[in-house]
Amino acid sequence: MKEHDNLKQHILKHVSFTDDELDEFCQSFKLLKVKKRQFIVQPGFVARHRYYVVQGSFRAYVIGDEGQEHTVQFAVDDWWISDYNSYIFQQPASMFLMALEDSIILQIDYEAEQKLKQGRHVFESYFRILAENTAAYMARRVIINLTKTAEQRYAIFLEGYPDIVGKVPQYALASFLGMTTEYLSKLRKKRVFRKS
Amino acid sequence: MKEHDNLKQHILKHVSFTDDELDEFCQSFKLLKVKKRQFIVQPGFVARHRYYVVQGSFRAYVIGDEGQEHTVQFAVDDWWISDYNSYIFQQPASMFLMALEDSIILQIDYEAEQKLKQGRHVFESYFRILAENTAAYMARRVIINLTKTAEQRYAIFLEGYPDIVGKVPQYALASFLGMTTEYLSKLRKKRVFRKS
DNA sequence: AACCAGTTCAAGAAAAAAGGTTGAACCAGA
DNA sequence: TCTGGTTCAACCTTTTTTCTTGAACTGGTT
Repeated sequence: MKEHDNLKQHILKHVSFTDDELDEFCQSFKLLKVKKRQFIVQPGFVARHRYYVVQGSFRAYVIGDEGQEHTVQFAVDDWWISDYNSYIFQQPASMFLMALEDSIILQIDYEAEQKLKQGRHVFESYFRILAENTAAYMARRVIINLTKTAEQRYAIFLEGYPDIVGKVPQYALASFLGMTTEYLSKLRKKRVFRKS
Repeated sequence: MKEHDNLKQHILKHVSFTDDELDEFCQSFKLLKVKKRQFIVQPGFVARHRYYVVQGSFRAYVIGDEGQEHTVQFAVDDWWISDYNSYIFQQPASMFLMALEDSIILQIDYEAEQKLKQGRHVFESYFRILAENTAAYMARRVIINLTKTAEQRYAIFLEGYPDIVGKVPQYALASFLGMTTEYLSKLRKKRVFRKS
Protein backbone atom coordinates (compact mmCIF):
# COMPACT_ATOMS: atom_id res chain seq x y z
CA MET A 1 0.00 0.00 0.00
CA LYS A 2 2.96 2.31 -0.36
CA GLU A 3 1.15 4.24 -3.07
CA HIS A 4 -1.43 5.29 -0.54
CA ASP A 5 1.32 6.87 1.54
CA ASN A 6 1.72 9.67 -0.96
CA LEU A 7 -1.94 10.41 -0.60
CA LYS A 8 -1.66 10.33 3.17
CA GLN A 9 1.19 12.81 3.06
CA HIS A 10 -0.88 15.04 0.86
CA ILE A 11 -3.79 14.92 3.27
CA LEU A 12 -1.64 15.70 6.28
CA LYS A 13 -0.34 18.79 4.55
CA HIS A 14 -3.84 20.19 4.79
CA VAL A 15 -5.65 18.65 7.74
CA SER A 16 -5.05 16.42 10.75
CA PHE A 17 -6.31 12.88 10.43
CA THR A 18 -5.65 10.17 12.97
CA ASP A 19 -4.03 7.03 11.64
CA ASP A 20 -7.37 5.29 11.71
CA GLU A 21 -9.00 8.07 9.78
CA LEU A 22 -6.23 7.98 7.22
CA ASP A 23 -6.76 4.28 6.73
CA GLU A 24 -10.50 4.55 6.54
CA PHE A 25 -10.19 7.36 4.06
CA CYS A 26 -7.68 5.56 1.88
CA GLN A 27 -9.76 2.43 1.69
CA SER A 28 -12.12 4.20 -0.66
CA PHE A 29 -9.34 4.60 -3.20
CA LYS A 30 -8.46 2.15 -5.86
CA LEU A 31 -5.00 1.97 -7.35
CA LEU A 32 -4.91 2.17 -11.10
CA LYS A 33 -2.20 2.01 -13.72
CA VAL A 34 -2.81 3.83 -16.93
CA LYS A 35 -0.72 3.84 -20.05
CA LYS A 36 0.47 6.81 -21.95
CA ARG A 37 -2.25 8.28 -24.12
CA GLN A 38 -5.01 6.44 -22.31
CA PHE A 39 -8.08 8.50 -21.48
CA ILE A 40 -9.57 8.41 -18.01
CA VAL A 41 -12.34 10.88 -18.85
CA GLN A 42 -13.99 11.36 -22.22
CA PRO A 43 -16.61 13.76 -23.51
CA GLY A 44 -20.03 12.22 -23.40
CA PHE A 45 -19.32 9.95 -20.45
CA VAL A 46 -19.93 11.00 -16.89
CA ALA A 47 -16.69 11.35 -14.92
CA ARG A 48 -17.34 8.87 -12.19
CA HIS A 49 -14.08 9.43 -10.39
CA ARG A 50 -11.78 11.97 -8.92
CA TYR A 51 -8.13 11.11 -9.37
CA TYR A 52 -5.03 11.58 -7.28
CA VAL A 53 -1.83 11.22 -9.30
CA VAL A 54 0.68 9.08 -7.45
CA GLN A 55 3.13 9.18 -10.29
CA GLY A 56 2.95 10.33 -13.86
CA SER A 57 1.26 13.20 -15.65
CA PHE A 58 -2.06 14.06 -17.17
CA ARG A 59 -3.58 16.67 -19.34
CA ALA A 60 -7.19 17.79 -19.47
CA TYR A 61 -8.30 19.48 -22.65
CA VAL A 62 -11.34 20.47 -24.62
CA ILE A 63 -11.78 20.65 -28.36
CA GLY A 64 -12.77 24.06 -29.70
CA ASP A 65 -15.19 24.72 -32.51
CA GLU A 66 -12.47 24.63 -35.12
CA GLY A 67 -10.93 21.50 -33.71
CA GLN A 68 -8.16 23.17 -31.71
CA GLU A 69 -7.19 21.59 -28.44
CA HIS A 70 -7.27 23.83 -25.38
CA THR A 71 -5.48 22.50 -22.35
CA VAL A 72 -7.52 23.21 -19.27
CA GLN A 73 -5.40 21.59 -16.64
CA PHE A 74 -2.28 19.58 -16.00
CA ALA A 75 -1.69 17.18 -13.16
CA VAL A 76 1.60 15.69 -12.09
CA ASP A 77 2.73 13.73 -9.04
CA ASP A 78 0.73 14.56 -5.94
CA TRP A 79 -1.99 16.50 -7.75
CA TRP A 80 -5.71 15.93 -7.97
CA ILE A 81 -7.55 16.01 -11.25
CA SER A 82 -10.88 15.28 -12.90
CA ASP A 83 -13.44 17.02 -15.07
CA TYR A 84 -15.01 18.76 -12.10
CA ASN A 85 -18.05 20.00 -13.95
CA SER A 86 -18.78 16.45 -14.83
CA TYR A 87 -17.75 14.88 -11.55
CA ILE A 88 -19.40 17.29 -9.15
CA PHE A 89 -22.69 17.48 -10.99
CA GLN A 90 -22.50 13.96 -12.44
CA GLN A 91 -23.18 15.27 -15.90
CA PRO A 92 -21.59 14.09 -19.14
CA ALA A 93 -18.05 15.37 -19.42
CA SER A 94 -16.84 17.86 -21.98
CA MET A 95 -13.16 17.18 -21.53
CA PHE A 96 -10.61 14.64 -22.47
CA LEU A 97 -8.40 13.67 -19.58
CA MET A 98 -5.41 11.82 -20.91
CA ALA A 99 -2.22 10.34 -19.51
CA LEU A 100 0.88 12.02 -20.91
CA GLU A 101 3.00 9.08 -19.80
CA ASP A 102 2.52 5.74 -18.08
CA SER A 103 1.08 6.71 -14.74
CA ILE A 104 -0.16 5.43 -11.42
CA ILE A 105 -3.25 6.99 -9.88
CA LEU A 106 -5.65 6.51 -7.02
CA GLN A 107 -9.30 6.93 -7.88
CA ILE A 108 -12.32 7.42 -5.72
CA ASP A 109 -15.80 7.15 -7.14
CA TYR A 110 -18.55 9.62 -6.62
CA GLU A 111 -20.67 7.54 -4.25
CA ALA A 112 -17.73 6.60 -2.05
CA GLU A 113 -16.76 10.23 -1.79
CA GLN A 114 -20.27 11.22 -0.73
CA LYS A 115 -20.21 8.55 1.91
CA LEU A 116 -16.86 9.69 3.26
CA LYS A 117 -17.98 13.27 3.44
CA GLN A 118 -21.13 12.34 5.28
CA GLY A 119 -19.22 10.11 7.63
CA ARG A 120 -16.78 12.43 9.35
CA HIS A 121 -16.26 16.08 9.81
CA VAL A 122 -12.54 15.92 8.98
CA PHE A 123 -13.22 14.20 5.68
CA GLU A 124 -15.64 16.91 4.75
CA SER A 125 -13.00 19.48 5.65
CA TYR A 126 -10.39 17.90 3.47
CA PHE A 127 -12.63 17.90 0.41
CA ARG A 128 -13.68 21.44 1.19
CA ILE A 129 -10.04 22.51 1.21
CA LEU A 130 -9.38 20.73 -2.06
CA ALA A 131 -12.32 22.55 -3.60
CA GLU A 132 -11.27 25.91 -2.22
CA ASN A 133 -7.75 25.49 -3.49
CA THR A 134 -9.03 24.57 -6.91
CA ALA A 135 -11.42 27.49 -6.99
CA ALA A 136 -8.73 29.92 -5.92
CA TYR A 137 -6.28 28.55 -8.43
CA MET A 138 -8.80 28.78 -11.24
CA ALA A 139 -9.59 32.35 -10.28
CA ARG A 140 -5.91 33.27 -10.46
CA ARG A 141 -5.67 31.64 -13.85
CA VAL A 142 -8.59 33.55 -15.23
CA ILE A 143 -7.13 36.81 -14.03
CA ILE A 144 -3.71 36.07 -15.42
CA ASN A 145 -5.15 35.12 -18.78
CA LEU A 146 -7.13 38.32 -18.93
CA THR A 147 -4.45 40.71 -17.79
CA LYS A 148 -1.05 39.38 -18.80
CA THR A 149 0.76 39.14 -22.11
CA ALA A 150 1.77 35.80 -23.53
CA GLU A 151 5.32 36.32 -22.40
CA GLN A 152 4.26 37.19 -18.89
CA ARG A 153 1.97 34.21 -18.70
CA TYR A 154 4.82 31.96 -19.65
CA ALA A 155 7.14 33.64 -17.14
CA ILE A 156 4.61 33.26 -14.36
CA PHE A 157 4.00 29.64 -15.15
CA LEU A 158 7.71 28.96 -15.38
CA GLU A 159 8.23 30.41 -11.95
CA GLY A 160 5.30 28.67 -10.34
CA TYR A 161 5.67 25.24 -11.92
CA PRO A 162 9.18 24.80 -13.30
CA ASP A 163 8.87 21.02 -12.95
CA ILE A 164 5.80 20.87 -15.13
CA VAL A 165 7.41 22.92 -17.89
CA GLY A 166 10.05 20.26 -18.27
CA LYS A 167 7.62 17.41 -18.14
CA VAL A 168 4.79 18.20 -20.52
CA PRO A 169 5.02 18.56 -24.28
CA GLN A 170 5.39 22.13 -25.36
CA TYR A 171 2.35 22.21 -27.58
CA ALA A 172 0.28 21.25 -24.55
CA LEU A 173 1.80 24.01 -22.49
CA ALA A 174 1.26 26.51 -25.30
CA SER A 175 -2.39 25.63 -25.52
CA PHE A 176 -2.62 25.91 -21.73
CA LEU A 177 -1.11 29.36 -21.76
CA GLY A 178 -3.24 30.48 -24.67
CA MET A 179 -0.69 30.95 -27.41
CA THR A 180 0.51 29.06 -30.45
CA THR A 181 3.22 26.47 -30.12
CA GLU A 182 5.38 28.42 -32.55
CA TYR A 183 5.20 31.52 -30.47
CA LEU A 184 6.07 29.69 -27.31
CA SER A 185 9.02 28.18 -29.10
CA LYS A 186 10.21 31.65 -29.99
CA LEU A 187 9.63 32.95 -26.47
CA ARG A 188 11.74 30.21 -25.01
CA LYS A 189 14.68 31.25 -27.11
CA LYS A 190 14.75 34.68 -25.62
CA ARG A 191 17.77 35.25 -23.39
CA VAL A 192 15.47 35.86 -20.44
CA PHE A 193 14.39 32.27 -20.46
CA ARG A 194 17.59 30.54 -21.49
CA LYS A 195 18.80 28.89 -18.34
CA SER A 196 22.24 27.80 -19.61
CA MET B 1 -24.02 7.30 -48.49
CA LYS B 2 -21.66 5.08 -50.43
CA GLU B 3 -20.12 3.82 -47.18
CA HIS B 4 -23.44 2.31 -46.24
CA ASP B 5 -23.36 0.23 -49.40
CA ASN B 6 -20.61 -1.93 -47.98
CA LEU B 7 -22.80 -2.63 -45.01
CA LYS B 8 -25.74 -3.40 -47.25
CA GLN B 9 -23.65 -5.88 -49.20
CA HIS B 10 -22.61 -7.49 -45.96
CA ILE B 11 -26.19 -7.82 -44.86
CA LEU B 12 -27.34 -9.31 -48.11
CA LYS B 13 -24.69 -12.00 -47.84
CA HIS B 14 -26.57 -13.29 -44.84
CA VAL B 15 -30.23 -12.40 -45.10
CA SER B 16 -32.74 -10.93 -47.54
CA PHE B 17 -33.76 -7.37 -46.82
CA THR B 18 -35.95 -5.34 -49.12
CA ASP B 19 -34.52 -2.02 -50.25
CA ASP B 20 -36.71 -0.26 -47.76
CA GLU B 21 -35.54 -2.47 -44.98
CA LEU B 22 -31.95 -1.88 -45.93
CA ASP B 23 -32.49 1.84 -45.79
CA GLU B 24 -34.34 1.72 -42.53
CA PHE B 25 -31.65 -0.45 -41.06
CA CYS B 26 -28.81 1.72 -42.28
CA GLN B 27 -30.35 4.88 -40.92
CA SER B 28 -29.42 3.75 -37.43
CA PHE B 29 -25.73 3.84 -38.33
CA LYS B 30 -23.51 6.81 -38.02
CA LEU B 31 -20.40 7.21 -40.14
CA LEU B 32 -17.25 7.86 -38.19
CA LYS B 33 -13.63 8.52 -39.05
CA VAL B 34 -11.05 7.47 -36.53
CA LYS B 35 -7.35 8.12 -36.58
CA LYS B 36 -4.62 5.60 -36.16
CA ARG B 37 -4.10 4.65 -32.53
CA GLN B 38 -7.37 6.16 -31.44
CA PHE B 39 -9.42 4.09 -29.00
CA ILE B 40 -13.08 3.47 -29.64
CA VAL B 41 -13.52 1.34 -26.53
CA GLN B 42 -11.56 1.60 -23.31
CA PRO B 43 -11.60 -0.30 -20.04
CA GLY B 44 -13.86 1.34 -17.52
CA PHE B 45 -16.20 2.87 -20.07
CA VAL B 46 -19.30 1.07 -21.28
CA ALA B 47 -19.08 0.15 -24.95
CA ARG B 48 -22.11 1.95 -26.25
CA HIS B 49 -21.66 0.91 -29.85
CA ARG B 50 -21.14 -1.95 -32.14
CA TYR B 51 -18.91 -1.14 -35.09
CA TYR B 52 -18.83 -2.15 -38.71
CA VAL B 53 -15.49 -1.45 -40.34
CA VAL B 54 -15.97 0.16 -43.73
CA GLN B 55 -12.29 0.63 -44.23
CA GLY B 56 -9.29 0.30 -41.99
CA SER B 57 -8.27 -2.04 -39.22
CA PHE B 58 -8.72 -2.46 -35.51
CA ARG B 59 -7.35 -4.47 -32.69
CA ALA B 60 -9.08 -5.45 -29.47
CA TYR B 61 -6.82 -6.36 -26.58
CA VAL B 62 -6.77 -6.82 -22.86
CA ILE B 63 -3.97 -6.18 -20.42
CA GLY B 64 -2.89 -9.17 -18.36
CA ASP B 65 -1.91 -9.12 -14.73
CA GLU B 66 1.71 -8.50 -15.56
CA GLY B 67 0.92 -5.81 -18.05
CA GLN B 68 1.17 -7.96 -21.16
CA GLU B 69 -1.19 -7.19 -24.01
CA HIS B 70 -3.33 -10.03 -25.32
CA THR B 71 -4.97 -9.42 -28.63
CA VAL B 72 -8.49 -10.76 -28.54
CA GLN B 73 -9.72 -9.81 -31.94
CA PHE B 74 -8.83 -8.06 -35.15
CA ALA B 75 -11.22 -6.38 -37.51
CA VAL B 76 -10.55 -5.26 -41.05
CA ASP B 77 -12.74 -4.08 -43.89
CA ASP B 78 -16.24 -5.52 -43.78
CA TRP B 79 -15.92 -6.93 -40.25
CA TRP B 80 -17.89 -6.22 -37.13
CA ILE B 81 -16.23 -5.49 -33.83
CA SER B 82 -16.86 -4.31 -30.28
CA ASP B 83 -16.21 -5.44 -26.74
CA TYR B 84 -19.20 -7.75 -26.76
CA ASN B 85 -19.18 -8.43 -23.05
CA SER B 86 -19.45 -4.75 -22.51
CA TYR B 87 -21.83 -4.00 -25.35
CA ILE B 88 -24.28 -6.81 -24.88
CA PHE B 89 -24.56 -6.47 -21.13
CA GLN B 90 -23.88 -2.72 -21.04
CA GLN B 91 -21.20 -3.18 -18.44
CA PRO B 92 -17.87 -1.36 -18.22
CA ALA B 93 -15.48 -2.69 -20.81
CA SER B 94 -12.34 -4.61 -20.06
CA MET B 95 -10.79 -4.21 -23.48
CA PHE B 96 -9.03 -1.61 -25.48
CA LEU B 97 -10.33 -1.35 -29.01
CA MET B 98 -7.90 0.65 -31.06
CA ALA B 99 -7.52 1.70 -34.66
CA LEU B 100 -4.39 0.30 -36.24
CA GLU B 101 -4.61 2.85 -39.02
CA ASP B 102 -6.85 5.73 -40.04
CA SER B 103 -10.21 4.09 -40.52
CA ILE B 104 -13.81 4.61 -41.46
CA ILE B 105 -16.52 2.84 -39.49
CA LEU B 106 -20.25 2.73 -39.09
CA GLN B 107 -21.50 2.62 -35.55
CA ILE B 108 -24.85 1.76 -34.10
CA ASP B 109 -25.64 2.46 -30.50
CA TYR B 110 -27.18 0.03 -28.09
CA GLU B 111 -30.63 1.60 -27.89
CA ALA B 112 -30.96 1.92 -31.64
CA GLU B 113 -30.02 -1.69 -32.04
CA GLN B 114 -32.66 -2.80 -29.54
CA LYS B 115 -35.23 -0.80 -31.40
CA LEU B 116 -34.30 -2.32 -34.74
CA LYS B 117 -34.46 -5.82 -33.36
CA GLN B 118 -37.85 -5.23 -31.85
CA GLY B 119 -39.09 -3.65 -35.03
CA ARG B 120 -38.74 -6.38 -37.61
CA HIS B 121 -38.18 -10.05 -37.73
CA VAL B 122 -35.50 -9.83 -40.42
CA PHE B 123 -33.47 -7.38 -38.35
CA GLU B 124 -33.56 -9.75 -35.45
CA SER B 125 -32.40 -12.53 -37.74
CA TYR B 126 -29.47 -10.58 -38.98
CA PHE B 127 -28.20 -9.82 -35.50
CA ARG B 128 -28.79 -13.40 -34.53
CA ILE B 129 -26.66 -14.55 -37.41
CA LEU B 130 -23.91 -12.11 -36.50
CA ALA B 131 -23.93 -13.46 -32.97
CA GLU B 132 -23.91 -17.07 -34.09
CA ASN B 133 -21.00 -16.46 -36.41
CA THR B 134 -19.07 -14.75 -33.66
CA ALA B 135 -19.80 -17.55 -31.22
CA ALA B 136 -18.77 -20.20 -33.71
CA TYR B 137 -15.61 -18.34 -34.62
CA MET B 138 -14.64 -17.89 -31.00
CA ALA B 139 -15.23 -21.56 -30.36
CA ARG B 140 -12.90 -22.49 -33.21
CA ARG B 141 -10.28 -20.16 -31.85
CA VAL B 142 -10.42 -21.66 -28.41
CA ILE B 143 -10.03 -25.14 -29.84
CA ILE B 144 -7.12 -24.16 -32.03
CA ASN B 145 -5.37 -22.44 -29.15
CA LEU B 146 -5.77 -25.51 -27.00
CA THR B 147 -4.76 -28.14 -29.51
CA LYS B 148 -2.27 -26.66 -31.95
CA THR B 149 1.37 -25.72 -31.70
CA ALA B 150 2.47 -22.14 -32.18
CA GLU B 151 3.69 -22.90 -35.66
CA GLN B 152 0.41 -24.56 -36.61
CA ARG B 153 -1.57 -21.68 -35.22
CA TYR B 154 0.39 -19.30 -37.35
CA ALA B 155 -0.01 -21.51 -40.40
CA ILE B 156 -3.74 -21.78 -39.89
CA PHE B 157 -4.11 -18.06 -39.45
CA LEU B 158 -1.97 -17.37 -42.47
CA GLU B 159 -4.15 -19.58 -44.57
CA GLY B 160 -7.43 -18.24 -43.26
CA TYR B 161 -6.58 -14.57 -43.19
CA PRO B 162 -3.57 -13.86 -45.39
CA ASP B 163 -4.71 -10.28 -45.85
CA ILE B 164 -4.72 -9.59 -42.13
CA VAL B 165 -1.22 -10.95 -41.66
CA GLY B 166 0.12 -8.33 -44.00
CA LYS B 167 -1.89 -5.57 -42.44
CA VAL B 168 -1.42 -5.77 -38.69
CA PRO B 169 1.79 -5.26 -36.73
CA GLN B 170 3.58 -8.45 -35.93
CA TYR B 171 3.58 -8.00 -32.18
CA ALA B 172 -0.21 -7.77 -32.31
CA LEU B 173 -0.48 -10.94 -34.34
CA ALA B 174 1.92 -12.73 -32.01
CA SER B 175 -0.16 -11.80 -29.00
CA PHE B 176 -3.27 -12.90 -30.87
CA LEU B 177 -1.76 -16.27 -31.63
CA GLY B 178 -0.45 -16.71 -28.12
CA MET B 179 3.29 -16.55 -28.65
CA THR B 180 6.05 -14.04 -28.17
CA THR B 181 6.89 -11.58 -30.88
CA GLU B 182 10.42 -12.93 -31.03
CA TYR B 183 9.22 -16.41 -31.70
CA LEU B 184 6.86 -15.30 -34.42
CA SER B 185 9.70 -13.39 -35.98
CA LYS B 186 11.73 -16.59 -36.04
CA LEU B 187 8.84 -18.65 -37.39
CA ARG B 188 8.34 -16.28 -40.26
CA LYS B 189 11.90 -16.78 -41.36
CA LYS B 190 11.42 -20.48 -41.83
CA ARG B 191 11.45 -21.51 -45.46
CA VAL B 192 7.90 -22.83 -45.17
CA PHE B 193 6.62 -19.35 -44.70
CA ARG B 194 8.96 -17.41 -46.94
CA LYS B 195 6.84 -16.52 -49.90
CA SER B 196 9.61 -15.15 -52.15
C1' DA C 1 3.14 55.14 -41.48
C1' DA C 2 5.60 52.20 -38.66
C1' DC C 3 5.54 49.18 -34.42
C1' DC C 4 4.31 45.61 -31.33
C1' DA C 5 2.46 41.31 -29.93
C1' DG C 6 1.05 37.70 -31.84
C1' DT C 7 -0.82 34.45 -35.66
C1' DT C 8 -0.60 31.41 -39.84
C1' DC C 9 1.67 28.52 -42.97
C1' DA C 10 5.18 25.59 -44.67
C1' DA C 11 9.40 23.23 -44.39
C1' DG C 12 12.73 20.82 -41.93
C1' DA C 13 15.40 19.12 -38.07
C1' DA C 14 15.65 16.65 -33.95
C1' DA C 15 14.02 13.52 -30.72
C1' DA C 16 11.34 9.83 -29.29
C1' DA C 17 8.69 5.82 -29.96
C1' DA C 18 7.19 1.80 -32.44
C1' DG C 19 8.16 -2.22 -34.68
C1' DG C 20 11.12 -5.94 -35.94
C1' DT C 21 15.32 -9.01 -35.72
C1' DT C 22 18.91 -11.65 -33.72
C1' DG C 23 21.50 -14.44 -30.55
C1' DA C 24 22.31 -16.51 -26.25
C1' DA C 25 20.72 -18.65 -22.30
C1' DC C 26 17.22 -21.10 -20.20
C1' DC C 27 13.11 -24.28 -19.14
C1' DA C 28 9.60 -27.86 -19.08
C1' DG C 29 7.73 -31.88 -20.82
C1' DA C 30 8.03 -36.11 -23.98
C1' DT D 1 18.41 -35.12 -24.25
C1' DC D 2 15.42 -33.28 -27.98
C1' DT D 3 11.74 -30.08 -29.20
C1' DG D 4 9.13 -26.16 -28.84
C1' DG D 5 9.09 -22.53 -26.67
C1' DT D 6 10.24 -18.41 -23.42
C1' DT D 7 13.12 -14.46 -21.54
C1' DC D 8 16.30 -10.95 -21.91
C1' DA D 9 19.15 -7.66 -23.98
C1' DA D 10 20.98 -5.36 -27.69
C1' DC D 11 20.43 -3.35 -31.91
C1' DC D 12 18.54 -1.61 -36.23
C1' DT D 13 14.97 0.57 -39.07
C1' DT D 14 11.07 3.11 -39.84
C1' DT D 15 7.50 6.02 -38.49
C1' DT D 16 5.58 9.47 -35.67
C1' DT D 17 5.74 13.16 -32.72
C1' DT D 18 7.44 17.28 -31.23
C1' DC D 19 9.99 21.42 -31.80
C1' DT D 20 12.15 25.10 -34.53
C1' DT D 21 12.65 28.55 -37.93
C1' DG D 22 11.61 31.97 -41.27
C1' DA D 23 8.54 34.59 -43.92
C1' DA D 24 4.46 36.81 -44.52
C1' DC D 25 0.40 38.70 -42.36
C1' DT D 26 -3.13 41.05 -38.90
C1' DG D 27 -5.17 44.34 -35.81
C1' DG D 28 -4.69 47.61 -32.68
C1' DT D 29 -1.31 51.34 -30.91
C1' DT D 30 1.45 55.31 -31.18
